Amino acid sequence: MSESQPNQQELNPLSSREKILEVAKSLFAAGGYSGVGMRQIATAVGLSKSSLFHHFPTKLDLYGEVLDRVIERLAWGLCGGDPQPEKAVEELGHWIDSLVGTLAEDAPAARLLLRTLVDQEPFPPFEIEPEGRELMPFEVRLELVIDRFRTLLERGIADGVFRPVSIGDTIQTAIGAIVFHFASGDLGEALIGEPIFSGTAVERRRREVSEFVRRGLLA
Amino acid sequence: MSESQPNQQELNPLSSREKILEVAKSLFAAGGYSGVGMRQIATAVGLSKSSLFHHFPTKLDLYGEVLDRVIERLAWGLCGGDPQPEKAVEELGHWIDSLVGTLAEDAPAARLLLRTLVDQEPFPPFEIEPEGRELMPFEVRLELVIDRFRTLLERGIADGVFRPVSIGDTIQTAIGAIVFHFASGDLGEALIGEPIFSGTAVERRRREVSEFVRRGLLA
DNA sequence: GTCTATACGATGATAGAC
DNA sequence: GTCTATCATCGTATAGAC
Repeated sequence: MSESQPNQQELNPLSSREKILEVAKSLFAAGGYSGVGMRQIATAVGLSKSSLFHHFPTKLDLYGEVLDRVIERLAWGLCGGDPQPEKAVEELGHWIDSLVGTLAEDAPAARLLLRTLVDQEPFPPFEIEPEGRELMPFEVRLELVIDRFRTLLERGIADGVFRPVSIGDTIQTAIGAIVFHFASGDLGEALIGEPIFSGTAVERRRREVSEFVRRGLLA
Repeated sequence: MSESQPNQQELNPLSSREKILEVAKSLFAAGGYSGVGMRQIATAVGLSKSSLFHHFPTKLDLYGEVLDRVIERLAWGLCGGDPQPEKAVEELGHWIDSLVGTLAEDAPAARLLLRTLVDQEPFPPFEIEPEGRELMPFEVRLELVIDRFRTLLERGIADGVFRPVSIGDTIQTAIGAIVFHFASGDLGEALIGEPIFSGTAVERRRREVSEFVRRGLLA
């Protein structure tokens, strides 16, 4: 209250910072880190290049924050509640619903996430021995999410409701099965015959991938 | 025979062209199209930048040929034989084995393929209405592969051995489940505890993903 | 906070010698 | 086929006026 502009966000519907982050997210999702220039982002958001550098000192800072917000939102949906000791098969259902829902609400998210997991650039992801290097915030969040999913699988297997699958391979399979679709853009649209982010397509996707993973995992 | 150098390839173990394509494949797989420069490729292959442009007039030509070779190899393994009217569940097994085998033999392939399906750059993939634009060779091959897989699913459903799944969604699920793992690099290694391209990891992957997809699909 | 102007390396690409 | 030299453009980033 003692500051001059404590609640500026409430006046401006979208601050410059927010606008930049939103535009940069879409562009980075489409073109990747090296495929998008600061000039391009500035033009798209209606600012000069230098104004961009005023809000984010380097391109890496901007990209990192874009990424962090996306991962944070995903992690919040997936790990928000306590790990209830309910039946593993139900918790699996909630997991998939949450992941599909979050990815469907934010179109660039899946592409950004897939890039983060696959690309060597700009952050070589998940060094086995991260000695020396400090983990990025989004890497910590990702590890948390993955650990929680691993626990879910282990518990399900121990309880006998899931097959004795390879945990690591199953996590990989699930990530690919769920995330790729929402990152596939025009290919996905060509395959399912309608925009992948339309209401009917999202609802069908949720049903299809839930049932597929459930059957693939059940004992 | 009347030409001066008809079989030059047999003398040189690897022609400059081949060396360039091999090096460019690895670099593009790691950094994407815009993440890798012609100078970088030239240095890595031991040539000058201009010599690169002698073999490939533009960067897009080089990238296109790299991509084409990868997709061709995948398509050859998947569609090489005739579509035998054997039982759909067996054909599905052969499909997955072939895809896993080919991706495992050529480490950069999965990353390149995933980029092709996801990236908007440099080729906006699979326009719904490709009017005006001519399809790239690799796009034609990809369509062929996908059509063949679609037919396999349709036949299996008609015969009652597969559940009545959504064809498009299931293709998406299968692509993601199979391809992502071999494109995940250090993340995958961290998850499964050994290099993803090691013999034991590949064999386990083949078993795991085969069983997962089979169970997900069976009636 | 936003702008113009600037710096400077790297980019894709070309011309021409050997 | 390979090279050096050169080009215009774009890349990220900075300085300073308003």
